Amino acid sequence: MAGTEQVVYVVDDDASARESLCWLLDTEGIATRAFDSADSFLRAWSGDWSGCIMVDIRMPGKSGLQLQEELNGLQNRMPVIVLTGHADVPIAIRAMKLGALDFLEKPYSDHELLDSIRAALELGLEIDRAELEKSRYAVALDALTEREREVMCLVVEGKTNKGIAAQLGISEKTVEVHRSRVMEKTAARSLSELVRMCLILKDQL
Amino acid sequence: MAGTEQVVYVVDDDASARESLCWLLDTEGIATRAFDSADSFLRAWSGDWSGCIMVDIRMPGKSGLQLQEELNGLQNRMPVIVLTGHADVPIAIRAMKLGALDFLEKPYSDHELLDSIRAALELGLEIDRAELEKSRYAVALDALTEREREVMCLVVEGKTNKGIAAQLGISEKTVEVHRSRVMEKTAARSLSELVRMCLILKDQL
DNA sequence: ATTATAATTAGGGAATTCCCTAACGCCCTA
DNA sequence: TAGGGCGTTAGGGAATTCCCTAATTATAAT
Repeated sequence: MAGTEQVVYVVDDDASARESLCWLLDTEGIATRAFDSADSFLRAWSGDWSGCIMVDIRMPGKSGLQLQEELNGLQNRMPVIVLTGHADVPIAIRAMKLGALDFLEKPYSDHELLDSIRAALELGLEIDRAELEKSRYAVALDALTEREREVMCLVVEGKTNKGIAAQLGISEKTVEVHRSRVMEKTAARSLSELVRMCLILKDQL
Repeated sequence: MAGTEQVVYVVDDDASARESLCWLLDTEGIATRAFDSADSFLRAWSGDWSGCIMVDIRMPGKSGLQLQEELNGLQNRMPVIVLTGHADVPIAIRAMKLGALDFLEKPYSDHELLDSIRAALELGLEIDRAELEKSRYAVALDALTEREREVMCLVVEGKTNKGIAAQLGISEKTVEVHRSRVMEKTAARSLSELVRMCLILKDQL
């Protein structure tokens, strides 16, 4: 996860391609980890990895595109760069529509490869930062009881304590208690911070 | 802008291709407007158009990719679908990186074309909705004086009136006045709505 | 059965916000 | 020179929020 070292994950069935790529990245001081198939990568894959993924399209077993599809279903956050020797337009388009950050045809120059990887790692950092913030908030929200969450939502919608009490059929005093618990548990130091928190997590609330 | 009818803008130098495409869309009840070059489209282009853009890559004068680049610089909000007869992978990748929603090679089936266009129009609607909201907020914020905007930002940061007064070196009463003017001018019915407004516009504040 | 957690209500007081009216000085424009 | 918009300050009162303590009930866990 964020804070962990970034790694370039290389998925390619061609050993020489893997090795030359890893060697290039090593000399640039970039950590690498290589896999000879989509499945071996998926078995090792963990949601808290940080970095980017370089994947070849043509591989025995699962193709690079299939790997992309599976990763998309796994909430993978690492940018994917697709590498290929023989590509046609439909495959390239599919790879891009599956969210590939870049698509490089062999032979590619070290320069464009490194440019692409650096961009991917930088993007990965940003994603990690956003994800870290999100998970912090999610943990905080997880500690809330149902009632507290309910009250929080109404507070964030701009309702007043009195209004919330009326809507929930409970006393205003009770609302006050829940509200203060919400602020305490979420560590939000102001209402605006709470609103921000809820907006960021609104899709998974 | 939003509320206006959606139109599919067809940019292609080939008259027969334009006509067949427009005819197909007409029979589907989709409004079209055709241009024979990127330049003629750009001259007519207006920021408040709604719909999507179908653009051929190979054209005399500006290419489809150049058109995409210019549109990106113009804050174009309409999704772009690229059509082409003879594409190679690098061009396809460039088009996708320039933000094309889809990339279709001729000959394409009416079915995939219509699917793509319907997706583009739907996406366009969502973008329009978001843009409408944004512009409403922007207008409201534009009506604020400097001081009011200043106070608003501090309010949104969660500062209390007393804190704001201290920070700005003015009286708490004055802060109250600015604050209420902010709520009045922005038509925000609650603090949380104001926070939401500022978050949506934070990049252009 | 005892403990723990959650939800509820209550009282009181300090701090804050909200809304009203009222006023003064400044700058710019008609 | 007479407005009009802007920033400023002020007083007062109602409403609200915030923070403290305290107690009751229900449900779940040990």
